[in-house]
Amino acid sequence: MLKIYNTQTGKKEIFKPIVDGKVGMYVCGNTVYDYCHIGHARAMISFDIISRFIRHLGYDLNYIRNITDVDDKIIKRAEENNESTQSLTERMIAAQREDELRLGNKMPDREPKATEFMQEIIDMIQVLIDKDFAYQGTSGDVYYRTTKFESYGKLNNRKLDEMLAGARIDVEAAKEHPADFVLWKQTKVGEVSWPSPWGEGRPGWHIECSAMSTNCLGSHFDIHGGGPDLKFPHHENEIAQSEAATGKDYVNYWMHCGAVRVNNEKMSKSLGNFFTVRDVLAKFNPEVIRYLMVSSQYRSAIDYSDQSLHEAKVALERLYTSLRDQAVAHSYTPTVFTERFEEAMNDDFNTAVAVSVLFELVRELNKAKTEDAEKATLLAAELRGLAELLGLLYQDPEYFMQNSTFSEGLSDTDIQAFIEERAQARKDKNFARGDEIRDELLSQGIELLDSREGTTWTRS
RNA sequence: GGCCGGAUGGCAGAGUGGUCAUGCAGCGGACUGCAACUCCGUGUACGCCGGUUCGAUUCCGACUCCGGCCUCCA
Repeated sequence: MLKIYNTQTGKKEIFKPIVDGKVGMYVCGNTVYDYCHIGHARAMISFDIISRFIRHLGYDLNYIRNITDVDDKIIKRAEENNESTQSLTERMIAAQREDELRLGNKMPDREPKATEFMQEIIDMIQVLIDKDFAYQGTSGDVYYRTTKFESYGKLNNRKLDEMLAGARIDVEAAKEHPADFVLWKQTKVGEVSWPSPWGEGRPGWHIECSAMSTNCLGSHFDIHGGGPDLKFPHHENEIAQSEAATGKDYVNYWMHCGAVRVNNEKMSKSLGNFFTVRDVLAKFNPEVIRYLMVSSQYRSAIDYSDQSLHEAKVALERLYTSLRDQAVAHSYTPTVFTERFEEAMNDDFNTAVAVSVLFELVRELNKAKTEDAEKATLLAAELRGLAELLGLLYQDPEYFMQNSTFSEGLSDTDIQAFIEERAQARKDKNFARGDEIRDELLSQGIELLDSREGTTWTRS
């Protein structure tokens, strides 16, 4: 029985889809004006794993993740780069896709773009105006009338009048209430724009998600997810827009992943303390990043550092070591390991516990290697099967061990030459030379492992 | 100021009202030309103060500290 922590209620709740056997999930994707950073990776990987497990439970899942391809930051960046907004967003979408595939994600079923839903966005704004939930201000911009939506603030447990105390909300003369937010924005000459009943302009940030989610999944759907910083105001505003427009409940389960931190501070674009996925992939095998994400529960904050990446690499090597030169059965009967793995995942996708089950399975597998070869092949198959639900252990073990990190220096051929020279030396009982080669390679980050079958190596 | 999280062994990170997380590191042993891998064994861990209880790291309350959101941000 799957339990999901619902941000709105602050509790783990038993998951019950609206329609038996079917699940609709909408996740807020990225604004494509720059390369993905590790925080984006965390969100993308978290919901990828969530989607895998929901499917594993037998649900027919429809996983939608939008792309925000019209926005102030995009316009600004395109100007700086002296390129069109379309050229910028196309490049970034391609880059994001490339990063994500390297990280081992499966793509969502559909990735709607804001620019492809302009009519739906305009229609929804019109409905809000017709229902008196929106108005055109003196500036010409169209605003949402937050005071009209009685439960405004319910996702974040906030009240409109209390929010004013913060006084960080921008007070604009054109708005009736400081918390009112833009639905349709007038554009300046030369900026990308679309015609609308309120003049040439572009949509505000929040409305696109309301329009796309209700069009792709219906006005009421099961799961809506996103990063921790979207809880407010983005998701709060989505609720206000969608429920006012459709008159129905919007989402049953709100899910938010935890932040990625650097030096105990949130990694974010605005703080400028972010690392792009590409930066990290230049140094570490992509699965190392994935392991780092999976080794904590998706809601907890995780600390990003070279040390945490290195620890992830070492842990992953233990898993891969057990699969090295290990035959894998074509099929297997699930054991207690599968049972415990599923139990952990059913408990709000507790990947940290799920991973610990993998390690316990590996210990059993390592023992079976010398005691019961057939059992070992079955356990290896089970290990691969369970790891796949997390998107792990999909690489060839030998390849992973040799490429868990990337660095310049010795090539594979160089290393092979040293290994052959050492094999000859050892054959000649010249252990001194053999050890010399071992030490030399080690100083260059290459660790040798001897076994009856021969010598293998790992980058450390 | 408001709202929401968190504080676990040397580090990372789960979890539980009364036996075990897990990974790394450490220590002892087996294996090994050496080493590594692997296996076996091993650790007076649960921020502070009260309360409930036969018993609390786990439940309740106060406190301290840390983080997130309240402005664009996954």
